[in-house]
Amino acid sequence: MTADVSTQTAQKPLRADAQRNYDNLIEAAREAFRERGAEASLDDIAKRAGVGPGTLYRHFPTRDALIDAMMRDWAERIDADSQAVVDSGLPAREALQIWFTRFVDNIGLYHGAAAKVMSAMDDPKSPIYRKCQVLAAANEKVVAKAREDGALRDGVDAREVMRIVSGVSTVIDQSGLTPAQAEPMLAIVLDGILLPD
Amino acid sequence: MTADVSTQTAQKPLRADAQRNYDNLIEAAREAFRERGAEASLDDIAKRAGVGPGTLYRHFPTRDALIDAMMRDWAERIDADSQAVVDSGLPAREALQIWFTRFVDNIGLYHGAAAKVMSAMDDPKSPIYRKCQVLAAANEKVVAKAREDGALRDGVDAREVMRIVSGVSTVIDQSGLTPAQAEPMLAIVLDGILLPD
DNA sequence: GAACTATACGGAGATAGTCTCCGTTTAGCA
DNA sequence: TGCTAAACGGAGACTATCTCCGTATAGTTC
Repeated sequence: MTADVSTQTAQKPLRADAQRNYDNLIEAAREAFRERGAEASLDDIAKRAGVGPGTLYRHFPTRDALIDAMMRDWAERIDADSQAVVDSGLPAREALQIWFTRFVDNIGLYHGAAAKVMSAMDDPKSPIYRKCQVLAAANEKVVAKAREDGALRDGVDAREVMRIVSGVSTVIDQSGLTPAQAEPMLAIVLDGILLPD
Repeated sequence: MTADVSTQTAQKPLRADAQRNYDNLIEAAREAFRERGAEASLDDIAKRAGVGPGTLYRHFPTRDALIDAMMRDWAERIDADSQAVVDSGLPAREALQIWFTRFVDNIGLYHGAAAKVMSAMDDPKSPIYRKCQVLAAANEKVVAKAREDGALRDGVDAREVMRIVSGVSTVIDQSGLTPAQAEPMLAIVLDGILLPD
């Protein structure tokens, strides 16, 4: 009766052992990435999951494919967060402020993820590209709302807003700062896109 | 009579062959990083320079040490650029705009450098840390000038400005955009730190 | 210009990570 | 119980990092 969210999505169903290994691999990857960052050894992840490297590479041909799978629920959370903000009816500044903060929090969940997301942003070949599109759509939604409210400066483009907030996320991630320390930078972005007064 | 800028700085002088190899290594590194980005193989750089890997590692114990040496003139250029902007007597917005653009250009000279600079920013152990301090000082100078001109919003901190512009640089570098494409993001930063009107 | 020595060289090889190939195992089915 | 498509796993090829130490030589001294 409980929904098995962490399970591989639809497609042709996997054999029971394959599904088990798939799930174990993702779990092991979560651990490894949390401990060691995005450069964690893939063979080591296989070992943690109790499978051979061959099995890992069959399921996930590249590091990015694994990261992509690991972030399956991530995209859903992003989407939910953006919707919540839009539905909140808060004034533009507060709404955007919350959205940006959530953006940085979410993207900072996995060390090194911010950089991955950024390079995937303009690269349709990357497995993470889809996730970026979800992120872009969510961001677009929130920005559009602010625009409807007449709160945005002329010429502010949602795509650029997304880029710069990703940049802030990367700074946080790479300099080893806490997500809370993004606040002053996000304040600059807010002032930069909102109309004065 | 010509100043040998590219030569190792003072310290105990190197033996002639050592100095030659040192210079060749840096030149080879420039080429390799330009072609292959910051992940270029170090052994390959040694090969290009016509020396063994041992020689490379004796001169530059880590990848960062090599990058640091490669960027020797970089810090000087940064400093010169900031001084030129301060001396130009341009209004704050134009001055900052030029400075930010130069910042992104300079930091984008070597693929992958933006990320390196960012992780070194808060890490005194990194060889690149000093360069970051030069960069920070240069930035501080330009921002301080704008503040004297009464052009800045309250609470704008030079350190945060530097961080966010580094973030923009990283976006450009990692997404494979051209430095010119930083302009919309820099516009946001400008509006975010300057007083309205 | 020969001899000496501190300085520097270079490359073989230890270590470690990525990724593949293919012989072996097993889940699911009849 | 037997069959077969699906999946496993680990040996090993490949590549990159980094070290160790026997060899070579720049610079000096007489």
